[in-house]
Amino acid sequence: MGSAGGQLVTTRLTRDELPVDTAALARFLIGRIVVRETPEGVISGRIVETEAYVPGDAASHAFRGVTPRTRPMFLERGHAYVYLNYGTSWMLNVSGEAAGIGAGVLIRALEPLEGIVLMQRHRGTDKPRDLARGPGRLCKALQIGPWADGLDLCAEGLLWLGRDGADSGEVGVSTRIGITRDADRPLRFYVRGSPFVSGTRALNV
DNA sequence: AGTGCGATTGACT
DNA sequence: GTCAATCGCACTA
Repeated sequence: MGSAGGQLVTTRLTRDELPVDTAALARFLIGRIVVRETPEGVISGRIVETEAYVPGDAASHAFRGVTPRTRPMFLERGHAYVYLNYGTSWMLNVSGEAAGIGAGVLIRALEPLEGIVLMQRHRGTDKPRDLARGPGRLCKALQIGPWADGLDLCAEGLLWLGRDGADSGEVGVSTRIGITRDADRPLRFYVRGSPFVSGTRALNV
């Protein structure tokens, strides 16, 4: 678990340790860390909620094949797919399969770790619980936008995935939020009991 | 070229 | 609890 002094060191995830399966990756990413390096300082948060959009999934943007928007979903696992939803909210996804297969993991919520003051500034709220609870909110808190689309999240840079030694806690599984097609599949993963998870009470049992 | 809609959010009753 | 905002994209023609 923690190193000497109780300070947990964050190390970057290598592509080799990412499961080559989008549902497994969504489960794997629970408890991992998103690190954002800004000119003003580092912002990071622990992933507490994900959703998998798997091959052959009618709810996935990649379902109808490669398009200009979904091209990053077809990159080798570990690349960012960032898109604008409802004209208002940016969404961060991690591609989940081998190159040429379209799939991704939506990062839905973070528990703030570092750079909380910066997150508060970006979000316009002080409430820790609301800083990164929701896929659009976490992108706003970390200033993730179209500049990050297609980025390799296993490489050194302004946005990457990491891990420390912390225990992720008990992981629950439910149906996905806000979709209409293939809505009954158990492809949402979350930390049970975490106040930083989005969704209704019933989904988070 | 035109149109309908969504992997959400924030404001409001 | 309800509901409108907002816009790039994918689909139809």
